[in-house]
This record gives sequence, structure tokens and C-alpha cells, in this order.
Amino acid sequence: MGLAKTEMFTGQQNEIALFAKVFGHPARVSILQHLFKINSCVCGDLVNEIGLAQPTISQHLKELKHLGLIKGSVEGTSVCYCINAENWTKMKETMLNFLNQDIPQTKDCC
Amino acid sequence: MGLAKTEMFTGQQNEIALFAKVFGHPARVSILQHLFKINSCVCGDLVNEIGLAQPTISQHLKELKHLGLIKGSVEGTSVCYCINAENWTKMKETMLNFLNQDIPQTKDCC
DNA sequence: TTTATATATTGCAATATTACGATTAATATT
DNA sequence: AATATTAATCGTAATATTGCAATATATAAA
Repeated sequence: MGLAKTEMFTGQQNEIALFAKVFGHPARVSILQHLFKINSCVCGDLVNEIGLAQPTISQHLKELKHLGLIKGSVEGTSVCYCINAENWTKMKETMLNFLNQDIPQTKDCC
Repeated sequence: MGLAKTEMFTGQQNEIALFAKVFGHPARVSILQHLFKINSCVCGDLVNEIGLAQPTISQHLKELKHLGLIKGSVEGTSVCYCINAENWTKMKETMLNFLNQDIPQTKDCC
């Protein structure tokens, strides 16, 4: 039904999935990489940088903001976005914990 | 249109998004965690472990297999799945590279 | 106050994802 | 061979995502 049954999973599993989902689109990956690259914050430059329409970029920014990974502040008519360092670090810990699971040593499993 | 315009992004960005996407559902997170926990491989136990129907689990396994993160081998009537250690490590490098980007030090960006 | 500029929101069409019942396929057991 | 067991596939319904044109909003400039 296109609907994840979140109630049958742990909070941690759902959290990992939520973070992963937001990275699951190249436009959002691109936006984040750009915000990391440009030390100072960017705004509608992203629309030019990435080749998508303004409403589309705005929507992707909204999702990133909603998860707390970026923050934006109004600067005149434009809005300045940047990485939310604190939340990024927290998210990173969660994801690293998942990615760094120990791989069983049994040469070949089955 | 519900269709990611992959051609406007770098191969690396698309790769990150593809990996992230597969982690973007708690059932697949759960499957992977279970495969990491149970040293020996599991098969239809996942159907019992996780509360989803057999075809649903089978579908999630297919996606994980398609990305190369797990491998399965037939054992009689059942199929034994396990982490593909080599590919997991490769994926991890790609994702770590993305997650570990240096956060600009400028106290507060905007 | 009018006009320009930048971003957000709305509405909608196209496509993707999730879930599962029904069925199929493949091997084991009797 | 007939039956049981296990997993994959098919078909389909419900929902989510993506992208953009049109529009709204908010501030700046004239």
C-alpha cells in the first residue's frame, strides 16, 4: 500500500530509515554537498547550480530543514541556508553506528 | 513526475542516493541488522522475525540483493541470505565519505 | 505606492513504492 | 508419483514521491 508499517520497527530503525530516505535522492545529496563546499551559505544559487526548477529545489530544502539537517535564515528577499552542524553530527553518529556493524568472520556464510 | 532526473547529477551523487534509498525503509534496516546479528545466515526466519508477509520480505531481500549488499544461496527448499562483506565495505566507504564532510567552522553561517 | 526580486505554497500529473493474496517454481519427503 | 515446504513472482490496491506551472508571499528598490 505504499505505506511503511513503522509501528513494527524500533525507534532506532525508523530513525535510520528516515535519515536514509532524505539522502535517497541525488538532488538532496547535491544540495548538501554544495552547502558543505561553499563555506558561507547559499540560497537560490542552488537553483542555478542544480538544474531543477525553483519550486522543486524549495521542496527538497524543506525536507532537509524538516529533518533538521539544514537551517535557513532570511536575508532580504533571499534565504540563506546552511548545514546544521549539531544535528548533522548527531545524525552521523546514528548512521555510522548502523554502517559500522561487525561483519561476521565466517569466511563465506552459506 | 515521481522520476529522479539522474542524468543531471554525478555518478557519485546517484550512487549515494541509491544506497541511501535502500536503507530508507525500516524493514530493510531490520533485515540487515538481523543478518549482522545472526552470524550464520537466515532465510524465512526473517518473515517470522519481522512481522511482514512472505512476499513483502522477499521483495525487500531482492532489492538488497540487487544492490549487492547481501547474497543468497539455495539450501534445500530454503534460501540462506547473508551480508556480502566485500560490497558492504565498499558501500560503507562511499557513505562515510559523504557523511564525514567537513563542517565549515564559521560559528553560525547566516 | 508601484514594481522588481526571491522564495514558498498549491495543485496536479507522472511515476515509484509498499504490501499482500494468489499463484508458481523448485526441492524434499512420503 | 503425490504431497509438503519454502521462496519467488504476478497482479493489484493504496499511498508516497518527484517535478513543475501557476500563484502567493514577503521584502527591497524606485
